[in-house]
Amino acid sequence: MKPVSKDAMATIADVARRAGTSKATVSRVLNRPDTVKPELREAVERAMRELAYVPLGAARSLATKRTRTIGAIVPTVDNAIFARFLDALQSELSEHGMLLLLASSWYEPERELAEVRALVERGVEGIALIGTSRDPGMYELLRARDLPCVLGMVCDEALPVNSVGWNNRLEMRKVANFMIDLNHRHLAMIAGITKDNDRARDRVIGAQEAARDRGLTIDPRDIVEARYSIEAGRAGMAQLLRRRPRPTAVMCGNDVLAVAAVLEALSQGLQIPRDISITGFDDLELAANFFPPLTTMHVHADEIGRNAARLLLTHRERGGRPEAVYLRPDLIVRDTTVPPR
Amino acid sequence: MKPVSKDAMATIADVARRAGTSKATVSRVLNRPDTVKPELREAVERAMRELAYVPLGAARSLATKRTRTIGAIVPTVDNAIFARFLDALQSELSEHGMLLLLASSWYEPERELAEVRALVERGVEGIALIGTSRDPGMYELLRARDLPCVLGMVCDEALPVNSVGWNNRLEMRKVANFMIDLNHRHLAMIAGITKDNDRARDRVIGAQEAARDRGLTIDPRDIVEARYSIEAGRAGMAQLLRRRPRPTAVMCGNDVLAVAAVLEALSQGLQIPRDISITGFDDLELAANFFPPLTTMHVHADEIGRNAARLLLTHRERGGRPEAVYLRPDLIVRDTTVPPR
DNA sequence: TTGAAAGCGCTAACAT
DNA sequence: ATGTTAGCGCTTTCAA
Repeated sequence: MKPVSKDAMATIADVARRAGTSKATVSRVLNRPDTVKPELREAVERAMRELAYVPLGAARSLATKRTRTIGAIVPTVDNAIFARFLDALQSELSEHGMLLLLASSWYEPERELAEVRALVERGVEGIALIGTSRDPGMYELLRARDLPCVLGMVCDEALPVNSVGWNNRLEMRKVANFMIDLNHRHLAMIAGITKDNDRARDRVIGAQEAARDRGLTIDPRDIVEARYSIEAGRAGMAQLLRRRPRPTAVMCGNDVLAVAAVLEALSQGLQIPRDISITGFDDLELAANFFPPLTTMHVHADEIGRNAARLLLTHRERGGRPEAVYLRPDLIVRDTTVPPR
Repeated sequence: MKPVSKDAMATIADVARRAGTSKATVSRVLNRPDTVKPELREAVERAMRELAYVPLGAARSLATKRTRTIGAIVPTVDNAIFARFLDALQSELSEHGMLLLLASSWYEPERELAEVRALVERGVEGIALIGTSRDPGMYELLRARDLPCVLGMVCDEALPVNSVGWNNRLEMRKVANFMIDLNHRHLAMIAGITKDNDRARDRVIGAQEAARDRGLTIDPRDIVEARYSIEAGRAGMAQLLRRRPRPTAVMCGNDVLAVAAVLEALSQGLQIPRDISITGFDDLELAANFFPPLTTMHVHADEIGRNAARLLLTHRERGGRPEAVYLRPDLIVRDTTVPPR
């Protein structure tokens, strides 16, 4: 089979001619094969094969007003939690014959908006985003186009769009309460960068609330922000370790930061959890298998991806009413948390 | 702005009417604004704004025969090295106004083929894949449609399509030679699953070749295969640690496995590198910041992503001749490798 | 610089 | 069960 010049590709008309039938019938064997008499259908299928015919998506979309495409924008693919979300989302969509158009926001709302526009122009039939940090005008834009939207990693009834995840503030309160129940009084935190990141911000607020409710306060100097990288996490931990007195418990914004905190502590000759307790968030595969295994909040990232797909695909049948699906994270207590000495 | 029923969306004709001009002119302000007299153009732009007009991608594609979309299929997004590749690929495409259609193969050639078909039907203008493990018929299929294709993480002039990466066999030889130079004689390996994975297989072969060239052999019992997960890697390491005599050097198929190997060794009370030397492959961010820091092969994953985009976008200008871009990995010697005791 | 009109390849009434 | 035909919304000659 020789390379075919783009504009010489077989069309439905070519197939029809070759099979000695009409375009309509060819279209039928493509879309509802059962409505075509077997022998004719086979003739058409043979013609398709011989011509290496592939229907043109654009023409199909134009005629049906469907693109069978969903868009997703994550802060970055290079974060295991978003990667799992995407894998699940894409798998689920694939099973429904939908394709995934992917973009990254790099934690910048303007960039996210630009990518959303690009996706809308390509006619995506739904959009998956992460969290809530964005201009609310975005929802208006999507509503104006009547586009289903789902936010992952958050859950809030008050949102004008679907959400699937949890309440970061509340879940982080649980983590902090756990530390306090363990008798820790000097709490510290390595948070993600809170600017333009609702999840990171809500986790800080949750920790502070829990502390306050128990008559404690977290010294602002005991809260450092770090990019979600091992390197930044280690630097943040190093900073906390310089504090005097030293915090006895460090709650991290996610597992990457927690792993970094442990590594930094170990490399400074400290023992974990003896010298300091550490928690993560997400429960990446590494957390369970780390040494020592990490106490962390398990979030059901793939469930979230699957639910996001489902919400997008069923949005209209559900009358366009946004749903808030709560997938309760579970605090997994492992070996990085003990009472302070 | 109230939700608009899908079929009530403004078209180019609506805009033309409202601006008191023709569809052709509206199309011009969309595509070559400079060819339209300023006042008319502004009138058109105002009309577009007032109608919240967004051009319909499908109609555009049908008329221009361009979708401005590239497809990519990776084994799984949930592997940091592919995630980085995708982030870079997508960023680069985005800068050229192209969108990324993403799918996963889950290391299954049949699944990859199915996804490629889906992508082709959507009219992608190019496809990025990982490695070479697939039915060569796939290349024929792409050639028949005259679709640019690039393979990431491999580099081979003999391939009928573009490739950007390195030669896994050769690079793994370097790793093995490094171990041998260190005086290790009892080499072992935790490889990725080699079935349907050329990179994993080539790395095993490379290690074996290097050993043979130096008068050594790697006992088959010293080569275990493991999924690219911490858990599987730890199990693989546990198995190697049961061998008597114990290997003094363990080369891992990637960093995930290497980190797992270190964790397993540590959890068994061994010291790394004193008791056993370990190498990884990829140089994930974790490798450099691990404790102890990991000796590994640094691969330029984001360079690969960017180059893949470039190769796809310039394929035709280059006359459709496949290019093999070699991005030499660098062996980064850190603290997990010392001479045997 | 602008407009009229002919497609692009497919689907979906509608008719047979 | 099959065929005819009129669009879908845009771009692109070609004329004016």
